Parts: sequence; C-alpha cells; structure tokens
Amino acid sequence: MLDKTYRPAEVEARHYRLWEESGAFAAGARAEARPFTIMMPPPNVTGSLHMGHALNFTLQDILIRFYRLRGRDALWQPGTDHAGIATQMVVERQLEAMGSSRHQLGREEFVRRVWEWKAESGDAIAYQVRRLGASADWARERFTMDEGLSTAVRKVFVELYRQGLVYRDKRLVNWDPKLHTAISDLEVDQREVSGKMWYFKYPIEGLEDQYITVGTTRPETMLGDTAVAVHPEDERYRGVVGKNCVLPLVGRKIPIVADTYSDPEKGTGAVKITPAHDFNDFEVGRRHGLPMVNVFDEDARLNESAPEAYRGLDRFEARARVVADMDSQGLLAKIEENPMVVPYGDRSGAVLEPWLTDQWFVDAATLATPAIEAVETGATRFVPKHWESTYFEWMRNIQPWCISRQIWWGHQIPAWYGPDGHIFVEMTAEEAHLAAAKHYGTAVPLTRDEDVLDTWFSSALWPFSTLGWPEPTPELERYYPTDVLVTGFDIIFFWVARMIMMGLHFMGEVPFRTVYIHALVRDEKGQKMAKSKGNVIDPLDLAEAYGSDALRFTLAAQAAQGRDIKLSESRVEGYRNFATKLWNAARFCQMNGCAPRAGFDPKACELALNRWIVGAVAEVGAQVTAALEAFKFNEAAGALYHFTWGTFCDWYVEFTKPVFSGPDESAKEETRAAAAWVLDQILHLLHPFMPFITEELWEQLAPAREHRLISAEWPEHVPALGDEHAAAEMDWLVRLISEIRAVRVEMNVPAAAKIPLVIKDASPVTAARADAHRDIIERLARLESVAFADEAPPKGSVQVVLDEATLVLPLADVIDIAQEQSRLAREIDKLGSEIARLDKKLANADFLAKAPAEVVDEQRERRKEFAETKAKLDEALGRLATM
RNA sequence: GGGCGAUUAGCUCAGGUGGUAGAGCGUCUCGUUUACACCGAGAAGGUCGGCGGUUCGAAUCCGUCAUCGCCCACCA
Repeated sequence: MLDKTYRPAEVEARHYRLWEESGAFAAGARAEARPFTIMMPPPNVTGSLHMGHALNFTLQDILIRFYRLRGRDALWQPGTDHAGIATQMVVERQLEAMGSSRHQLGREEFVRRVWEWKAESGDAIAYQVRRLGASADWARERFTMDEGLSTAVRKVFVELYRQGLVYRDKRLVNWDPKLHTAISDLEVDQREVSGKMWYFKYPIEGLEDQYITVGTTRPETMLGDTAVAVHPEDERYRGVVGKNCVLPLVGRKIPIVADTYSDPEKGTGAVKITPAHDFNDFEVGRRHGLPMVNVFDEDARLNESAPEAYRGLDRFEARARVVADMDSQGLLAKIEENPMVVPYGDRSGAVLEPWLTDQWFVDAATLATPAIEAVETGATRFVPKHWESTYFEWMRNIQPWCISRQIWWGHQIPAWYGPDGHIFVEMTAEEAHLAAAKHYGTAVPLTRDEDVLDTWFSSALWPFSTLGWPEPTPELERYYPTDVLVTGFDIIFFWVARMIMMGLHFMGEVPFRTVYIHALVRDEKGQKMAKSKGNVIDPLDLAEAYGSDALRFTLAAQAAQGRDIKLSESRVEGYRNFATKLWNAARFCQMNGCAPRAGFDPKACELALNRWIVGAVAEVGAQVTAALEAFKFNEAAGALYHFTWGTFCDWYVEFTKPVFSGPDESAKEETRAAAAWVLDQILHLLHPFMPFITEELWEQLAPAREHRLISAEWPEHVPALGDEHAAAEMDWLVRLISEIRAVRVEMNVPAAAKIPLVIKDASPVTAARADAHRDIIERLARLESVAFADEAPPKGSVQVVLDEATLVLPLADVIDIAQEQSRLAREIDKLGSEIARLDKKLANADFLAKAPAEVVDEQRERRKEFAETKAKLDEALGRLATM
C-alpha cells in the first residue's frame, strides 16, 4: 500500500541511481531508431548550479525523456567548460588568500593546481545536475580541455590559420589592466557613469596667442596625442588645417588634420587624436599615417613615453595631474559635467583600456556569411523566432574576434616563433620544429606563443568535438547535426553564433536544426538573481524542500516563450501539492484494485463514464504531444495539470465511487481496468516533467513489470479515440452536479444532509437524456441524493426541491438553450456582417459600374439568401428565449 | 542613436490565425462523506496602460502616446 504522502527525498536518489546504473541514459542502444540529440550547454567548472541552469537542464531533460519515450535513440551529451578567465581567477584568489600567487608558482605548477581544483568542482556541478533528474549520457561526459577536445581545438586553429581566417595582428584591443589580458568585444560591459568633459587649449605653432580648443573625457591620454582633427568643411578652422600645434606638457608638435570623423556639432568641433588609446582615433591615425604613441604599460600606468613627471602614475592619478598642470598653465578652458559610457571588464570589473598589442584574431566576417544564410534559409531556426533578428543584427555587423588571452588556464595557442620572429602554426611542437628546419634549412630553437585561446573558441566546437572530431567517428556520423540546442539568450553571440560558424565551416552542416531560447530566471520581484543582492534562490534548496519534480514542473509551467520567469516559492509549493494529489489518486486506485490489466482495450469500454475518460485522455495526450513538439512547455504542463487534477481527480475518481460501492460486478471490473489504464497514461505523459514520482508509482502500482517507466513507450493518442456521445453525457452530468452544489451552498444545506432532489422534466430532449443517464444518475444518487419525480413538470424547466423549498433552476435543457442561444447569436452576427459587407458592395457605384451584370446579380442573390437565413435564425432565437 | 520585448484579478503570470476574459497563490464563506487538509465545495475581485483607427464585433490587427525592462553602438 502506498504511504499517505509522497516523500520525494527518499525516492529520488534511488531512482536516479537505478536509471543510471541500468544504462537508461545511454545513447546507442536503439541502433535502428532515429537519433535525437541535444548538446548540453557545458556549465563552467567554477560554478555552482543556479536557477538558470535548473531551467535549462529541466527543459532539455523534458525533451530528451519525451523523445526517448517516443522510441528515438536519444543522446544528451553532457560536459563542462574550462571557463578560462573565470576559473583562473578563482584559483588565483585562493592562492592570494594563502599569501601566494601564480607567478610564485610558475605556469606549470599553477596549471596543475587548477586541474586539481577542477576535479573537485567539476564533480560538484555534475552531482547538482543529476540531482535535478537530468538523464544525460554521463558515460560520454566531456570537458573542453580533454585530450580529444584539445586536439580538435588545435586542428581548427591550424586549419583556420592556413586558410587565412586566423591571423596575428597589432591592433587596439580591450585590455584588462587588472587581469593583464586582452578580451573580446563581447566581454566588455559598457556602463553609464557620470563624468566630466575637460576643454584644453592647444597653442598653434607660429600663431602667437592662438589656440585650438579640444574637448576630452580622458585628459591623461593627451600625453599620447599625435594630432588634432577638424572637419574638412568647418569654416572656423579652415585657416589652421595643415599647421601644427604644440602639445602642452609634452612639447611635441602635432598636425591639425582634416577628417570627417570630427563632428562640427560636437564640442568645439576640434578633437584630439590619440591613436594608441582610442578606437576611433586609431582609425583616424591610420588614415593620416599618424604615429601611435602608447603612453600606458600593462597596468595602465604611465610609461616612459610620457614625460618624466608622469611616469609610473596610475591613469587616474595622471588625469588629476594633467588637469592641474594644464590649469596652472592657463590652458584649461572649462570643465563640464558629462554623463559618459565607460567600458568595464565583465569578469574583473576593472575599467578597460584600449591598448595596442599583438593578438590573434578570427576573421569572423567571413565565417559569418554562411552562418547568416543558414538561418535565413531555415537550416537552423530559432524558437521563438524573434531572436533571429537579434542574431542577424549582430552577425551582419560582426567584428574580428580577438581570441588570444594572456592567461595560463586554457588551450595554449599552437604557434611557435623562429629566431627572426617567423611564425610556425602546427599541431605539435615536433611538427613546428620540422617545419622550422625546412624553412631555415637547419634545426633552430623555437619559442612557443605564451597565450591561450578564448574559452569560447573551444566551446564553439562543442557539437562536433564531443563526438570525436577530427576523427571520423560513428558518433559523428550518427548524431551530427544535432536536433535542438536549448539555451538562454545571453549567450546567443558568445556561443550559439560561433557554433553555427564553426559547425558550417568544419562539418559543412549546421550544428543544430533548432535553437530554443528560453527566458532568464529572476526572483519574484523581477530582479536578476545575483550573489551581491542576496536574492539567489538555490535550486537544490527548493528541490530538497519540495522535490525535484515540483521544481521541474514549476520551471516548465512558467517557460512561456518570450518572457522572463519570476520564480516564487509558492508556485513550487503548489506543484508539490500537485504531486501529492497525483500520489493520492494513485493510492485510491490501488485501494480499489485498479491494477493495470494486460490486454485492456480502452475502446471496448461500455460505461459512459469510462468511454468519456478514455476520450479525455486521448485529447490531453494529443495536446501534450503537440505542445512538446512545438516547445510549448507551459502548455503541455498546464494541460497535464488540469487534466490530472481537474478532470481525473475531481470528476472521474468521484464518479467511480458509486460504481465501486454498487452491485454491478461487470461495471466494477471495467472501471477498475479503465481507472488503472488512465492512471498509467497519466504517468507516461507526466514522466518527462516529473520523472521521479511517476517512476515510483509505476513501480509500486505494478511491481512485476519488466521495464521501467523511463524506457516505456510514449502513448501516441489520437483524439478520435474519444466518444462524442459519452463526452456530451458526462458534460451534462458535470453541469448538473455543479448546479446542485451551487444550490446546496446557496440554500445552506449541510453536506451530510440528504437532498431530495427532484428533477421534473417533460422536455423530450431532457427526458431522453435523463433516461439514458438513469443508471449513472441513480448511482450518483448515493453521492448527491438525486431522485426522479414521476409527475410532469412545467414545460422546459427543471425543478429542484430541497426540503420544502422549490427552486426553478437553469439545468440541462436550460443549459442547452443557453448554449444554443449563444451559438445562434454568433451565427446571426456572422450573417449580419456578411450582409453588411454585401450591402456596402452593392451600394458602391464604382462596383456596379465595373462589375459584369451576372456578378452583381450573384451578389444580390447571396444577399437575399443571407438575409433569409438571418431571419430564420432570429426567429429561432426568439423561440428559444421564450421557452 | 539603433533594435527587441513588456504593460491582463491584490501578487506571479497564461491567453496561434479577432467572437460572452483564465490559472496558481492570496482573501472570504462552508465542509473532518474511508485517495488526498500538501484536501473538497463555493464566493468576491478585471473599463485587458492611455487615446485614436480598421471591423457587425478588438486583450487580440494598425497608428500614436506613456511607463518599464533588455540588447547593441565609436561619439570627443
């Protein structure tokens, strides 16, 4: 016998273990089946599971379990990401706490420490993912720095280099002065801050007491100015273009150049040009062949290119000093308050510095072309569709991707430098030496590039590197391209776009057919969850308190497309209650001997009650299937919730009670079998959402079954299984009982009291119907105290006699009449609109003049027909109203 | 400056292709009939952000305004 309440904690661990040990998660067992593949977005090894992960993994698991039940060879490829900078920072912080640093340890030892830390942390996150019930193929778990995946990374780098799509270049990059590494544009966090605009006067050479005034938000960079630019058509400066000015504090002569970059409307119309420290100025510098004076070192302190007095100063100290010095020389024209946007590193939080360095880049624009096309043609589609415009927007304006990072944790770039700086890009050091020997005619010492690759470089290969590429493995052949990618919109650029580019380039096919973009999970006030705000809800806490099933169901039920999820605990509690409800319904079935019957044929049921529920199951089954195919998780969850609670528990189970306590043995037996069948169907349909409780019930209700629910077969329901007649009967009954209940409440009749309900009804429709229902209503009588009166009632009405009071209620026929009325009213509306339209047309002189006579006649004829029909319906409506 | 999205019951949210507004939680009333009080039966509560337009009919389509949120962007 089932316990009175379901206790998830005791059940979940056991089933998960049994599933995993029995190989239920493993792909490849169904060699003849069509594969269904999802690549798990690899969580960072640094992280612990947050609510976004919980949503992400839940949705994927629902899909995987759904398609697995449908007989597909389901592969859910799990793994973790090495998360270069993030992970390195974590370990560095630990070292710092121990009074050490990575530089003290040296590269090799430091990397060894990170590996050590990764071993612990990686296990922790994998445990957390399992705790949610994720049925991933753990035997195939990969890590982005595995040997195989590292080979793939080198192979891709080498090939792209040879194709000219990876190159080394000296350009301005976003430099993080705290982490001492370049980062990509995407890792820059632009923040609005209040700042100032300083106006400096630069003396013009050869013109006594004449100045050109420039505005700047970054005074300290003036030490690296190499020009002043004005707009070529700006009359104010026509006379000075071509002259030099003397850069104050430095003494350098710098030209005044004409460039359209300068906007006459902005500031003074003259702008200082610092090619080494500003992305725009860099371009201006290129156009005019200006020298690039880099005045910062890697810490963003002033270097030896700055005048003596400023060397070694931090950039912000230097700012104050420059302003003060300019002021004291009378060259500070004015200061304005100026809100501005400042770039911050998304990891370090430091203010970034555009800095001139040698870095490796990917020619993203070239790779983007086919990737744009793939989405345009629908080879890959986004769900919801509007994310495609976001994708296009970015891809069509894509910039070179800076992929080198000056850190130690990651894939070291496979590039070696000869004594003269010649670059050898090869898979291994041996090959590099061979290539060098060939190049120089003799063996030479090589030095390897110190840098590692952006962490997203390796994750971009995830859909094929995890399947064994570059080896032509059977897995690659079978599971690529994958079916669905489930992820959040925050990494469309970081990850999704790059996977599409790399997949197309190296596999010749898109990596996934569908990208399902889900919402962000926020707290119940709509705030983004963040440790600093203290509003983080740990998904595992909720899973402990309410069960993983309840958490999963909550997430699925709220996963409507296109909106953020505000998670509230009361919602989780509600779905925990739902699990308990299901549990108790199963308990009821068990208590009444409703065990699954082999060979039970739902279509063969005779009782209206059972024919009805069979149809209702078919309907909800078809709904759930369709909703999941369309990624409408909330619709599927909602349909199941309402069917299970609102239909199965509230009505069907209640209706079975009089049957079970009645004398009709064959009715009892049929109902036992049907109830067991319905419950079984519910377990199947609910399993992707609530795998644990359904598996537990499956086991307890019929312990002898040879396979587990996870490996069962999805019931493919056709709505045609339904019995319209039975549905109509039950619908009538449900309405009847609802009315009785309403009356009872209204009359304040105690529930325990017998209600001598008398249905007096002479209407032929209702009489026939009541007759057809006599058996079930009689059974119902035990439940609701319904009895029939013999004498004739007033026409078209229904009387309910409660004790001595008599009510005339809108029951049965009255309900039908109301329905009929609204149906007719709608038809009349439609006809009215048709008539109005035709009238308009026929009143249109233009139409009458141009249309052939027969067309006009036809329209007139139709108008007449419509009008006649409308009159008939009006009359019918009037008749109904008086009944 | 571009782009996207949102505005529906006290709260959190559902509501393809226009046809009498829904759920959960909360509130109130009644209820311990042997599946379930993590329950049952009921009730109250909404001018679907404002204003226009299309239509016989608009939460739904169009325009506009307001408020909020997110993404992208080189503005001295």
